[in-house]
Amino acid sequence: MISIDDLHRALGSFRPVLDAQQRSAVDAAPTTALFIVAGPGTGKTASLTLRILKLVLVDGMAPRGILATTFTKKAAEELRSRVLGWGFRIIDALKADPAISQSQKSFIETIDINQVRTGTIDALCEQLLREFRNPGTQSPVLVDEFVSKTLMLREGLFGSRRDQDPSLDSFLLDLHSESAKPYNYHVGTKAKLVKEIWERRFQDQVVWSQFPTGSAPARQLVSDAHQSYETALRLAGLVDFSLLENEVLLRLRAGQLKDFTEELKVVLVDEYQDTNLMQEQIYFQLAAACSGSLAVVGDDDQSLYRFRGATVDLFRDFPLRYRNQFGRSPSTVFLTNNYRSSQRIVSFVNAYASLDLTYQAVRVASKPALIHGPSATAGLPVVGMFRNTVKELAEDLALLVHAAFRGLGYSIPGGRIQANATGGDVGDCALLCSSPAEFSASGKPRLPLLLRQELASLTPAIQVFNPRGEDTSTVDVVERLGGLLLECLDPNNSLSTQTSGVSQEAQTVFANWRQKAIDFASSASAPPGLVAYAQGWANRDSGRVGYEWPRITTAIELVYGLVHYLPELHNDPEGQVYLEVFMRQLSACQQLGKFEGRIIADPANTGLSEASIKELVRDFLAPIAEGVVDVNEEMMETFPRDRLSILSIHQSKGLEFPLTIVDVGSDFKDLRAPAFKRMPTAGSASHRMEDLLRQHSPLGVPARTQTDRAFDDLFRQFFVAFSRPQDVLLLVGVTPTQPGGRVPNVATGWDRNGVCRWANNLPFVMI
DNA sequence: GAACAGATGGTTTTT
DNA sequence: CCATCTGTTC
Repeated sequence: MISIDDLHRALGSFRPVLDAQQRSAVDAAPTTALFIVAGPGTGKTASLTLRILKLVLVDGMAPRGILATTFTKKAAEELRSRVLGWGFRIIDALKADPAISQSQKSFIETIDINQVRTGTIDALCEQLLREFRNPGTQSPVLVDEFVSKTLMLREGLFGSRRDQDPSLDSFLLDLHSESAKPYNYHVGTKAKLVKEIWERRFQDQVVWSQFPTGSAPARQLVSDAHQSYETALRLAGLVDFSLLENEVLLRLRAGQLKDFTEELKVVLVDEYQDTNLMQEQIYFQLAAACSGSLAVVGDDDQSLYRFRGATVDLFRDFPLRYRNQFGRSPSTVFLTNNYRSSQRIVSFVNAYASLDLTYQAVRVASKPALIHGPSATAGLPVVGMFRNTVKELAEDLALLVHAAFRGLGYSIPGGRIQANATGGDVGDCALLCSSPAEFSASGKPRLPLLLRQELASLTPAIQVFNPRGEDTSTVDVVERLGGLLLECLDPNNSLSTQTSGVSQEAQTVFANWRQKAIDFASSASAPPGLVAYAQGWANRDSGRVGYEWPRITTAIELVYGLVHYLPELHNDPEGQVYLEVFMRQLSACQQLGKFEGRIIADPANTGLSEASIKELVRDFLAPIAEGVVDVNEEMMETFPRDRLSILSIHQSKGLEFPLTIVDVGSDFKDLRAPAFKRMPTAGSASHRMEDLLRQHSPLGVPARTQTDRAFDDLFRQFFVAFSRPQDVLLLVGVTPTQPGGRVPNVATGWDRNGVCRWANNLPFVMI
């Protein structure tokens, strides 16, 4: 083992050493419980990483006794690569350090940093059930979101035609919208709501027997729907996220994961502000196995996942809750030195956090403000760009980005926005929005689309990177592959139009796909052999005398057969992402259907043959056409350097960009714009859901009103957005929603009492 | 400037 | 379904 000073010296060999606050988190004794409240840019991951390495190198803890979890896959990857990256560099530095003795060096030689367990809590639970399963049992398969949604619809709602029950209908409608407005309320919405109640049952650890069903027929139906859904999952050997975590919690409580817990020495949890009660209980169980060695890191101001059951109170009240469980208090460490942003941005962010008086009550008690780092520059002023229409906004924004990254810079009062001469590119710029979707629900173009078009029209053109916002179904390769699949499976277009449960929207997309595929196959650049291959499939004709077309083939064979003619699907990184969309949905279809992705060609039983095709149309292709299947971001390379990234504020959590553009209101041209996104008049579905279920949970009824919680959530969202930039923060929107404008908006300085605090005291310069 | 008719736009985030 | 906006008419 080495000394703590050796460790910090080794870190100093390749990056700045940690500050005093960070060191107090890192250096604490291994069994100390820690409550680390870390504002944005304060080196949260750095401290966590070095603490892990300290436990291994200084305290001699076995790497596999260390468990570090985070909330998102992205953060988990980030933590893992940091632990490995720093670990190897520190080990190298120590080996080269003459002050380290030979016996210490041979100790270091034995360390395998790779054995530290890192990952999301769901990944950990899945791993635990697989690695430590009871002899003779199968570990359950975690279902994909689409599969669980479809099962809730089919088993939960269509089963016993619960979807048609008027009492269930009105019960769910009350949850769906504030004054029971039926807008956008259909059977899919009902399934979603019933599933949300199901998830909250576990997340909030609801005592279901206390949920009053007897006198309330609608509640009984919800309960029945859950039962049918659960049965369907169990029969197929599947679990969803809630069942998975719950199963692990039950096994921990029953002492059935001893093989794992006996090895466990310390638990570290990142993003703890997004934890729910079930997860807290898992962590407490794990910590109990290692004498309470639990360190949690988070920031109450950055809790964004209430809709997924996150309860920020668990973080805020952690010292108390830990004490009640373990009989001692954790040490609280505040990380307040921001190493990300310029001085002006840090003061803007501080001012924003304290803008609304009522918000202060939900923050961690006596939380200090952020302090800019010792080498932070004053920086450029925060900038606001507001235009009369979204179109004008997109034009001017495109010109700004173009001037900053492809021209001579863009002048603003008090400075100039100019790409960093040493390797800056458009990838240093991101547009953060509440949603990156290119079209509104009613099909109107939104800022992400208009900006993409404006940037493309400039010279040289600038591309955007918006994998979540673009419509998957209109991507060239998706159209070709989708169309070819349809033409091969159902050449006469007779089955796909008759398949029940396929929306009109999907039918339109199908027609378009087919046309694109035909055009492609008949074009001069069509790959040789494609037409013959497709016709062989269409006619179910092997093309060889004496060889019959097999009675059973699989959709996978067909997809791979076609991919051969569309090489971009496996050669090109972006193509691979779209091929994965098809493969993932095909596997969902296999889990859901009777035919499990098989294609029957039986002349004696055309009914069966047709049914096998219809299943593929409904569960494999229609969801892709409807845009229900999202691309998998894990497959994406990191943000391309030469494109402007467009992402949701949620996705931006934990990231930083030299130039950050925050869309504070490109959708809000008048008072009809949705209030829940700018100035809530009531709670939304997740707040109503909390009130419905938490009264039967150990959490109890939330202390604040639904409307207050809706405001709190919005302030947190913009707090996250405003704290992403390193050098320049640019707020954009349409004129009516600028500070003091006609459309009130918490992102432009209104507090929840309807007073715009920025109206006469603009904290940014207008351009 | 009031009164009326017709148009408009409407839940986001994800393991 | 319904609140709000826009345009027209007096």
